[in-house]
Amino acid sequence: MTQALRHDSMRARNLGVVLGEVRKSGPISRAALAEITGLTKTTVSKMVGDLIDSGMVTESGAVRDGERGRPGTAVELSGERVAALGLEINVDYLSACVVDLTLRVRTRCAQAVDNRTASPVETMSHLQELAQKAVDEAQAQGLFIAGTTIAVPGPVDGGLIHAAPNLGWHDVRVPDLLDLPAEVDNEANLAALGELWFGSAPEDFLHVSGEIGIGAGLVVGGALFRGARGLAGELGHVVVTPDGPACRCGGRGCLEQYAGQDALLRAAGLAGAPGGVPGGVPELLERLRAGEPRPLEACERAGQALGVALTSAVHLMDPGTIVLGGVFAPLFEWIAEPARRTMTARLSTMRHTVPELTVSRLGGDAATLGAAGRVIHRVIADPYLWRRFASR
Amino acid sequence: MTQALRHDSMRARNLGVVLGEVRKSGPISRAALAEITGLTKTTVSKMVGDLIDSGMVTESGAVRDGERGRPGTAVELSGERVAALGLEINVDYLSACVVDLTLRVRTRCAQAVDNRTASPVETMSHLQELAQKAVDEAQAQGLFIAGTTIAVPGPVDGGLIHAAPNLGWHDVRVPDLLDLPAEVDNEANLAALGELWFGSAPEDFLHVSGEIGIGAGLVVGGALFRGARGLAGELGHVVVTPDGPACRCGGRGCLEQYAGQDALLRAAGLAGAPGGVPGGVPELLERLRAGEPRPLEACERAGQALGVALTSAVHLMDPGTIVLGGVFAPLFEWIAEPARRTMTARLSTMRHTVPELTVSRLGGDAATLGAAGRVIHRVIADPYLWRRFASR
DNA sequence: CCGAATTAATCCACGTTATGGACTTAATAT
DNA sequence: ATATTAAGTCCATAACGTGGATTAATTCGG
Repeated sequence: MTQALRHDSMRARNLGVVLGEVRKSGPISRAALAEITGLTKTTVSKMVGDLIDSGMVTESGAVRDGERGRPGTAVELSGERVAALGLEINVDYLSACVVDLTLRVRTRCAQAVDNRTASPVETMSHLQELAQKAVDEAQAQGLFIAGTTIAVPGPVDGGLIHAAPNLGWHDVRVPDLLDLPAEVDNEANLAALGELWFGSAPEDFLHVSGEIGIGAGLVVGGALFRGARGLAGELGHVVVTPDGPACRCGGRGCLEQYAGQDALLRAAGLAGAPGGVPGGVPELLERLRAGEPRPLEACERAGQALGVALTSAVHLMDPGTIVLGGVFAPLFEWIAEPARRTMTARLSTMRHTVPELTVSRLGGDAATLGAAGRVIHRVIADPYLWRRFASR
Repeated sequence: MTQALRHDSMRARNLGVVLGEVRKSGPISRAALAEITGLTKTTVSKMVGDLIDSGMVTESGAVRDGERGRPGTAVELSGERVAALGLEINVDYLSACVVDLTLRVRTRCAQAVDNRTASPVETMSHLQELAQKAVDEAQAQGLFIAGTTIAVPGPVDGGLIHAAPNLGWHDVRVPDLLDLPAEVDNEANLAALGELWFGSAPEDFLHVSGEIGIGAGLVVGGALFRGARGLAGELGHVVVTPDGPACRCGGRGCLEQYAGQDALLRAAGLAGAPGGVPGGVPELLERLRAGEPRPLEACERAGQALGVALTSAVHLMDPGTIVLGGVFAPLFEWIAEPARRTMTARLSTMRHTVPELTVSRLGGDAATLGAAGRVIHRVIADPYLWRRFASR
């Protein structure tokens, strides 16, 4: 239910509105902010003053909006004080990054670890080291870490990972294993948000994360759609052929059995081992470029299967556009065309526009960036909460 | 973007919060309202006074919350003043209803019209008559009609019906053909909302409307999910078998080809004609009850296909529960079991709870009721807007 | 080169809204 | 009958945004 407002919550919201507008409209004068938000110049001035005091905003030169008259002093987000830590646990690596309020990446580090063989405790201890390194570097730059988010490959329910089949984790309460207050979210969700904030994607899109599994994150009106229990977006298990090959999810003919990384490599005649040998995808790319028929055929079929699953997804969720990320990003050239063809054949009669298929520009970094970005966006939405911590 | 708040909008929101709580928590004292909303008793008292003045709330007897002390005077929604008109255009009938602020149905009328053979203008002129009758009756009861919504079978984009294949309508701007300010929305969407508000469904569910076509409306946290362009929920065209029979949507093997009303009747050996002969479903019910093997087999197959499509829907949208409405309501007994079996087999490994399948308790009335309910819920969310019109 | 016009930002008195403690009212318990 | 408890109202106060006046910094026209 919507919460009742009091004077302080009104102020908090308005502060968020003003800061959000500063973020959106770049360097902008107080007068223009007043115009856009509908608040008076007086109110905006006071708020901008507070935001400057708390180190979230700085003045930067002058702007001339009209032709005549006194020019305004522009204000913009300051990246010098508030920052966020994004962490990612994936099947074969860990990564961390620190992002400032302007969404500039200030620190970034990664480490190859096989988390399938390591225990959750071991993995988390590696992650702790990586996080500490990133935090130290950030503090050396004078940054204050407002919060941390961890991306994990699997459905998350309030910090608890009930089952992450690709990691082999069961009932792990991730934040408890880290010496840092942190929140946890699904890798596919955060990758979608990463694409939204760092990849200049539109306001409405479906981001497809092709990894060992295939996940998807739907963004509508700039907000992530999570479903009733936060488990939405499991594109990998959408039914492509009801009596197709058995899937580890218990179903048959799921998309993952046609376009998942393992299935794709196997169909291409590479790496029969589950999980794929290291270098599987680079090898596949090489053979595709060399024009070998079997890999080409494998991509064609995977693309068609993806097209079928996306057709169902479009009918059900009506995304604006579709962004292919993860391993589908390097494979875009070979996968997108058959997928697009399949979708167009099946959708064009009912809709006058079939969602466009585009490539992710972030690839594998999307989730880590999204994790940090989520914290930043929360601070911007409610700067009142953070003003004490951020101020010098 | 979220809007900046001023004193008046703060008051408007709080008034809505209080009224919403009155709706939700039935007869309730001012003190309890203050407790729940977090506002002070003073503020709540003033607001309740305003709401009583505008005829939206009445005092009703006393309530004793604790054991000792002065009992509170209960306030609850008043159904005596504010009401809403819901209209529905469907393939073979028109209907109208007037609902008051307490969601009690005050007037209800319907008319059988074959809208496939009638032109949009003819249909709308019939609807105008029906609406006028309902409005007159409501005014005779002293009710004030706060607004009108029209339910139509087909995707709607801001009042414009681009193409409603089941009606044979193209580019019809529905509100322009009615002598009444009204909004238009998709029948499947409004049926889902009707189920939410009138059928005591939970806060999260997917409502499946089995008519000639199969639509679905997803409700998450009490709000309808519409997708980027408002076209979400086309369950009927989710792919069940990629190389199945051709569908009028241009695809192949869509759910509608297995579980749509026409396909179902045909498979049961009834009514080869598209659209079904009148009495098709009652006849089918009779034969099912008689235990005829071919209709039973048809329902079994339709249920399995529905289960496959719902499996994809659950993976993508993660609904809490699933409500079967429209023709699936009377057929529930024969369709639900195979659908449930199929879903459980495919979903239970990945999720520890498979969404429950339940019957709609409203059947065909859901959309008309939802149309009226939408207006009521808007008034309750923002009573400030309506206080002048409603007040004595 | 200087005054008029124009726009930005700040200042200050004011109106609106919610607050919180005091007070009144109405019930139960002792 | 008196104390206790809780509901509802009253009133002075605080928080916040408003809007007009003022000051500041430009450009334009003569």
